[in-house]
Amino acid sequence: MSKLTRNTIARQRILELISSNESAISHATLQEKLEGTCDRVTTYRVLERLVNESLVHRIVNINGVVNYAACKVCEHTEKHIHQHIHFSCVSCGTVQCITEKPIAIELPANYKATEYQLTVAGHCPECH
Amino acid sequence: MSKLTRNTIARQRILELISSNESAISHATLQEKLEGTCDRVTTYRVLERLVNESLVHRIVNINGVVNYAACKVCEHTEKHIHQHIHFSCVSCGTVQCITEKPIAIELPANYKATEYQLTVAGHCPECH
DNA sequence: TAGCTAAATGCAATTCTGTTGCAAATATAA
DNA sequence: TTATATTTGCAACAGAATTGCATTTAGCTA
Repeated sequence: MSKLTRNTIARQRILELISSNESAISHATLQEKLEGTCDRVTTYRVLERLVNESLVHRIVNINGVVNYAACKVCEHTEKHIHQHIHFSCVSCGTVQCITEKPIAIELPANYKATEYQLTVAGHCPECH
Repeated sequence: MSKLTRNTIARQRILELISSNESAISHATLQEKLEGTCDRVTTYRVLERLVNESLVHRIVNINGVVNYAACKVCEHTEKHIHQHIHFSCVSCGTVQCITEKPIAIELPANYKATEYQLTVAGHCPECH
């Protein structure tokens, strides 16, 4: 495991908020929930650290907005690749992991994958 | 087929540029190629129309940047769903369709898909 | 083909997302 | 407790995208 960065108050609160949230959360929403206890820029920087430490992963939403979710299913031992699908609800805006097991993707010769963003958009059960 | 919108000069040039481009193209690159013949805002609005008319599809790049590509393989009879994978090269920045045939994705009960963004990022053959 | 009108455009201003540089504050190891 | 490298806040900036409004124009109709 890469050395953990400092366990600051901002880091604690942000990780807490992401972990306790059902679905993935955007920087903007996070910032609201922090209620002024932390600067916008700090939030960005903490998120960057958490992603580097593999405690949180980035999900690029169907609109291009980045969302963050806690890594529940992953070992935090090293940089890992997320190869499961996220569902992005166009109605309520939530983003959720819908599969735990990776799906099979065959790339043509000489293509080398380092990151996956597999997002399905539509209506979630709440918004059917 | 939904009624086509007006065949303006801007629309012609933008569709022409997208169609003749090998890989998907961003608004910014498009704007450069238009060489001042068309306002930035107009380009956004034309792109929106072309997407609604199913002549062009939106691909959200791994960085959150939106790219546009012509729909070569699709029938333009109605709103359709793109379910193939795009490859986003982290080195040269190109975005390409890498599979024509849809991949199998099973959604849990009560999830209704309307759009897919299946992007794999990494290094393309040119940049291996 | 001329006139009409809804659609499309250009411009200015604004919003939103994300980044950078730098001085001040602070977590943590010694 | 002290030293110091890390983290934070602030201000400024950059880029993507949207909105409102006055002007222009595609293409239908007489």
